[in-house]
Amino acid sequence: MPELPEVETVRRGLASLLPGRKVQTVEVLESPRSFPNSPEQTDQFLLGQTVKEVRRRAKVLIIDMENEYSLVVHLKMTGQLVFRQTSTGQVNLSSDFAGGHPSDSLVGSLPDRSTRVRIDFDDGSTLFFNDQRKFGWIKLMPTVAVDMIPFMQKLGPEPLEETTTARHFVERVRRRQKSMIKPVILDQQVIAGVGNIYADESLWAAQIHPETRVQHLTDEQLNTLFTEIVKVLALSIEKGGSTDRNYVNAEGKKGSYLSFAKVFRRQGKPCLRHPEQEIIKLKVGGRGTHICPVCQTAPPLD
DNA sequence: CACTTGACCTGTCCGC
DNA sequence: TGCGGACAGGTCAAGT
Repeated sequence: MPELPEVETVRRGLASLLPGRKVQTVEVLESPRSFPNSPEQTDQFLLGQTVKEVRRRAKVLIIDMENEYSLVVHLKMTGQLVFRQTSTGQVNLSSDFAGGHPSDSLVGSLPDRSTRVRIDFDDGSTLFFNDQRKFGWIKLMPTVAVDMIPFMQKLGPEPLEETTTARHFVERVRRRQKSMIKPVILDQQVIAGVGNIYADESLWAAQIHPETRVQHLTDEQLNTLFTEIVKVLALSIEKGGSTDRNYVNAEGKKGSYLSFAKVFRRQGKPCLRHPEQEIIKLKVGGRGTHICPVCQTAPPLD
């Protein structure tokens, strides 16, 4: 579920909540899928340790501990990391209402039936890992090992890093001349952090049909696409990410980006550039895809 | 190597 | 109301 803006929003929340807290107990309710480490490893390298820092790379969260071990977290489609001040997981009503309407919250009392891991701190607070579909995971490993994970090494550049330029993006996209552009920008080895929502949004903004083969796109079009990817991701972080069904931030609250989306989940609604034209939904590379057929004209067949 | 497809899970929604 | 099938924001392992 969560793409870069959602993971970054969770990271910011956890970064303000976790550092300095000491792990007291860890309970794994879905083993080994959700947390493959053995109880012995957990006891030896996690219990009693204090959180130092919360980082992100692509859609991966990294919780560094003072002992140079880290918890690496991938939320995949439906994962949630929700922090509660009390170990009973009761919603704190005053703080929960502070950010807006009560329905901003999607999770009630924790743990619930999709809780896979709980980490209790010695001050009585708890971090819950909830994941309906069990695709997500948390792995404990030495901090130095995180960057050595094969998929971490293969990740493309961070789109929001100042040092990442359109040239880097174009150079990587051009390795995939025969592919359709949408699956290419979803590939984490090309550019890190783009998922289905922001792929559709940025392709609409750049006025590129998602089935266009890379070889038919000009460098100028790819430059524009990179610019739009950056703008869309940055705007979504500002809005706290997108909540479709499952996504919540570290406080269990929804993001509001979807109400600003131009095409995603807007099939049947007017295109904001061509109000006479409805947004349509198609399938591209097996993924649901939303376009304006006027802005994003059909590409050559090959 | 480039590219596509199916598999991993559970829950929900939609049509019959 | 019940039931089967399609679908869901992400990767991976296999296949061609």
